[in-house]
Amino acid sequence: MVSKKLGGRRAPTESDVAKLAGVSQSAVSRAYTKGASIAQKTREKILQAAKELGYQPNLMARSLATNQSNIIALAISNLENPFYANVAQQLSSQLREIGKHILLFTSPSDDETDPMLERALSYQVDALIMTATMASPELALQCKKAGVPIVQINRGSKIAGVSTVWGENHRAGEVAAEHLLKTKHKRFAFVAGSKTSSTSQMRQDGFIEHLAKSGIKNVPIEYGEYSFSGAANAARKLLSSKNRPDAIFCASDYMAFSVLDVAKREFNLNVPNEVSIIGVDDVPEASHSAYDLTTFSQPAGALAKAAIEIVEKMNSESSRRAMHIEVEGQLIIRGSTKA
Amino acid sequence: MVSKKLGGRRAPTESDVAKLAGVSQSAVSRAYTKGASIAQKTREKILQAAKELGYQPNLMARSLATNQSNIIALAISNLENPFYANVAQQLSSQLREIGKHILLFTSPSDDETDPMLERALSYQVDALIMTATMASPELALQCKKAGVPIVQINRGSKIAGVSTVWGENHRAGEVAAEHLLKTKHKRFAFVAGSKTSSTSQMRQDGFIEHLAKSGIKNVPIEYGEYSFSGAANAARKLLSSKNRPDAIFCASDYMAFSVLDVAKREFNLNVPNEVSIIGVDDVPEASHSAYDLTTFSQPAGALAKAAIEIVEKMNSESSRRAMHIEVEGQLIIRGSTKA
DNA sequence: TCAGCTTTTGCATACGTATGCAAAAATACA
DNA sequence: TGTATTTTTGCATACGTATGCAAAAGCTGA
Repeated sequence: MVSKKLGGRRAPTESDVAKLAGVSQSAVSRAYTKGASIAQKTREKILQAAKELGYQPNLMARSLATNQSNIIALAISNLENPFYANVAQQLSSQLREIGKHILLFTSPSDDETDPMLERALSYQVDALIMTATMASPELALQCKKAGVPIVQINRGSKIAGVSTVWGENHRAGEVAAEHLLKTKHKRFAFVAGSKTSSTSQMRQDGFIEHLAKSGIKNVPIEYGEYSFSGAANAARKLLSSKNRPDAIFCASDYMAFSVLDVAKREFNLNVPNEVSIIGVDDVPEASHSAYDLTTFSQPAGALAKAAIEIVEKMNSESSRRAMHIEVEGQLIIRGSTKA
Repeated sequence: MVSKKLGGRRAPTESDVAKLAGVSQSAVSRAYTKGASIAQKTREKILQAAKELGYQPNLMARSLATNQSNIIALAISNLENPFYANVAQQLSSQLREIGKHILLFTSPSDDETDPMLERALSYQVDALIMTATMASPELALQCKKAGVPIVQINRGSKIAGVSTVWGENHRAGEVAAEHLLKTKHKRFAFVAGSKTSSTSQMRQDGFIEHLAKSGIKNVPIEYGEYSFSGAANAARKLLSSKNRPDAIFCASDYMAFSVLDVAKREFNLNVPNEVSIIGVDDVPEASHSAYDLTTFSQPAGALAKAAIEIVEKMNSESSRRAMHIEVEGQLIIRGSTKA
C-alpha cells in the first residue's frame, strides 16, 4: 500500500521517538499533549530524541484520533477584491496564533454556494467561514449534522444555525446620506451590489430612508454586482442621465473605485466638485492618493476577530446556537467628497 | 476520548454504509477507489446507501492510510499585493479541478521563511508552493527528507532541490529600457524590490545593462521593499533629486502605483509628459484608468499552471530533481508612458 | 521500614480508510 | 456438465496518534 517516495525514508513516528528515548509510544504522545500526565524529566528526554530524529507529529493521524483537525475552511469568492483579500489575511494571521490553519476554497461566482464546499466537511474542518458567498440551506444542514459551525462574514443569512458577522450596514447608509446632505449635495444615487445581497440591501435602506427624512425621494439605483466592470456600467448609466447626480454612494470601495474612474476619465468630471463619491469598507487602497476615497469603514481585523470568537465559542461549548456580531465602523472623510 | 459534539450523532462511516448496503467495509472503500476491483452492481448499491446516509469520506483517515493528503501548502507573504492574491486565486481554482486544495500560510514579512511552515509538513501536504517568500535551506532539507516538492513562484533559489517558476525577469528590464529609449527619455531610474530578491535583481540587470549599451551609466536605484510605503519613499528620493528622472522603471506594479501617486499628488507632475512609469506584473488594477499603467506582464494563470505541472510531475514520478520553468510575458503599453 | 497516597508509565484499543491475500462467486470454454 | 480462468468479495492488518485503565514507581509521614 505505502508507495514510499523514492529513496525518501519514511518520516519518523512516535514509535521511532519512543524507541530512541527508551519509553513507550504513549509516553511520546503525552509529551506533546498539554496537561497530560508525564514527568518533566521524561518529557525532556523525549523532546530531545524527537529533535534528533527530526520528528514532526502527523496531524492527519492526530485528527483521526481526536476528531478535530485544527483546520478551518474559508470559502471566499473573489480574492481580487482587496476587501476580501484583507479579511483572508487577517483570518490567517489571527488563526495562526491559536494554532489553526486555513483550507482555502475559492469559488467562481459571488453569492452562490460552491458545491465543492461539501467536500470541506470531508476534511473534518473545525468550522466553515464564508465571505462573499452564501451558505445554501443544504450545506447548512450538512454542517449541522456534522457539528461544524458556519460563520458568514459580511452577508446575512436567514438560515437557522448560521452565524453572521457584519459591519454597521444600515448605519453606513445613514451616515453617508447625512454627510452628503450636510455638505449641500442635491442629486443622490446609489450603486448597489447584487439584488440578493442583504448587506447591500441594508446599506441601501439606511441611505434611502435617511434621505427620505429630508424629503428626498426617487433616488436612482443601479446594480454593480460587486464587480469592477459592473460598477462601471452602473456609473455610466447614472452619469449620463439627464439629471446627473452630484453624490454617489457605493455599496463597496471596490465598486467606488470603478465609479471614480468612470467619472473622471469618461465623463471628465471633477471629483469632488462636480460629483462626490462615498464607498464602504475602507480597504487599504482607499487611502492611496490615486483614489483618496471617503468611505465608511468596515475593519477587516475586527471582522476576522469576531468570526474566530464565534467559532471558538461554539466549538468549546459544543453549542449549535448561532451567534451574530456587529462590528463598528466609522465614516472616514477623504478627498472624494467636497467639504 | 471522542468528545461527541452535543447531540450531533457522529458522521456516518464506511462501516455504516457497508451495513446498510449489506456488504463489507472494504467493498465500500473500493466503491470510492477509481480502478478498484468491484462489480458495477455492487458499486451502485453502495453509492445509493451512501447517499441515503449522507456519507462523506473522511479524508483524514484516507490520508493516513494512503500517505497523501491532496492538500498543497501555499505560503504567501502578502495577500494585499494584488499580484499574489491573483496567483493564489489561480492556484486555488486550477487545483480544485484536479481535486486538490490549498492550506494557506501567510507570513508576516516578505523573503523570510516562516518557522510555522515546518508545521505544514505535519499535515502531510503533497507539496509546498511558495510565493513572495523564500525557502530556507533547513526547510528545504526537511521537505526533501519527507519527499515533499517545493516550488517557488517568482523568486529564485540556489538551494538544491527547490523548483522555481518565474517570468522573464531579465527580459522585462531590457524591454522596459528599450521602450523608454525609443520614446526619447533621457534620465532613468529604477525602483527595486528588496536587496535579497533575485527577481528584482534580474529585472534591474536587464534594465541597467540595456541602458548601458546606449552609453547610459549611473542610473539611480532606490529600494521600495515591495511595499506601498517603501516605494513612496523611494519615489520621493528620486523625484526630489536635482537631476529628476523622466522615466522610472519599478520592479512591481504595486510599487509603480505608489510611485505614480507620489509623482502626481506630491510633486504635481504630469504623467506621462513629465515622467513615465513602467511596472512589472500586469495586475488587474494596472488596467484601471486610475492607474493606466504600462507594464511588463507576468501572467498569474500561467505561473500557477507551471507550478502545478511541476508538483504533479514530481509527485507522479517520485522524482526529486528540481525543475525550472520560465513563463513568457510581454510589454503592455498604456498611458503611464509617453508615446 | 511500611502503609497509604500521588504521580507516572505502559498496555490495549479506538479512530476511519486502504489494500494484499485467499476464499468465493461468476464466467468462459470444452 | 465439469474444469479452468477471471472477477469480485471479505478478512485481516496497517497507517500514526490519543486515552481509559490498571500496574508500577515515587513520595509522604510515622
